[in-house]
Amino acid sequence: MIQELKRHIEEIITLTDDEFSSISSYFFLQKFKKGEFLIRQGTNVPYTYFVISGLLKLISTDESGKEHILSFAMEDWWETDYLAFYTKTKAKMSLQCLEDSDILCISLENYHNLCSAYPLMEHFFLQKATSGHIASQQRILSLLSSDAKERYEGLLKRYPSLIQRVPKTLLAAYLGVSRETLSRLSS
Amino acid sequence: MIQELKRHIEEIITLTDDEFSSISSYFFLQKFKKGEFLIRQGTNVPYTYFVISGLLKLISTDESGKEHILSFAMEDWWETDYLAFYTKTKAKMSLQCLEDSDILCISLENYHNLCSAYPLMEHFFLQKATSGHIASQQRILSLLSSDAKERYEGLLKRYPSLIQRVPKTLLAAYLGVSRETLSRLSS
DNA sequence: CGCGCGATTGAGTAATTTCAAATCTAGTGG
DNA sequence: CCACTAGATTTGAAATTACTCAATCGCGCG
Repeated sequence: MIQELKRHIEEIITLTDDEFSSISSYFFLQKFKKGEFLIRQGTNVPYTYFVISGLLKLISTDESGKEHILSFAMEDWWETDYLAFYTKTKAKMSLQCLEDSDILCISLENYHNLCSAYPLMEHFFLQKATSGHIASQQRILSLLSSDAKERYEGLLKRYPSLIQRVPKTLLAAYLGVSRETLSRLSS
Repeated sequence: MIQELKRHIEEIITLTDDEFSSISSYFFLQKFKKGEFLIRQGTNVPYTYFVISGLLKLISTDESGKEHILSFAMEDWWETDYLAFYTKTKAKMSLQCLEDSDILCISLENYHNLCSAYPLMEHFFLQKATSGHIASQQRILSLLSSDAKERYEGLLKRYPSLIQRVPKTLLAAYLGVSRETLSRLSS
């Protein structure tokens, strides 16, 4: 199980078995059932999560009760409400399981300690943060420049498995259109 | 001039004068006039830029010739087409001066060397990448959940100086609405 | 004064939303 | 095997919103 993390980290840096076994001790494993919340809007965010298996959605619910999806976190994704996590403030987002999921959790203290103890891990997280930033920028660009149909096609191209795994209502909430509009744009 | 960089870095980490003077040698200063391009869509992106003074826009021009603004880079901002920069591919965006600007430039090689030589700088860049990622996520959320008026008010609140410095046409291109719509929503 | 740029306004058109109803599908229990 | 139900998807129609295109306005500067 924890080997998923090793494989993931070693896509970027190389570690000895001893190093990895020490690194893995900064995390703990937790299993969540479909529908369970890892983070609830308005509460503290003690952990950053790494998805070993399963699927999560990071959402924000607005005043009118409408749910907006910031991201789908699939296998090998890191996710949390980063702002709340790093600043120890209350979550502005919720993180919820769309499938039964195996999740590794790391606290902010352990994250800092891990980075201090293993500069390579700091390097690893820098790469992750950078690629996350790039991905977000691409998403902003697609929201600014593409219509819903193009965004939908782009999403299916990037994550073809998603359409099997989540209802279209959620894809609509990710794309920023109503589910009715999404339904109509196949034509 | 270079002292702006020192002040900026020392908001996050502390450096001796010797360290900083060595670090600063990884950068070089360049002055750009209003209207000049630091990056042109379709070309290589040899540098990441740090804005000492002035104002830049990071834009993507679509097939129909419409310009979308990914960000305004003001004093103390790091900006480049990160994807093209890190992967040594051709820029999908342009970076252009909206005012005469003083800019520090660092190449990818120097960036890597700097991080290797000074782990503290890697830590610094991790913080920057993280906060950039958080900011992008906030922007995505506002595109998904707020209408143009709310986004406009939010932008003015976060960057009150912008309205003095750039024409509203550009604010519209940042918010993702036509300039006519932006003009009408004061009512 | 008149030019040029940016901002505003008007009118018609296109796209999206909302609300409601109908349809479809997978899973359950009889 | 079939009927039933809950959730998901689709469709319809009216209302809203934003867009485009064109014309006008306002202002600073030569």
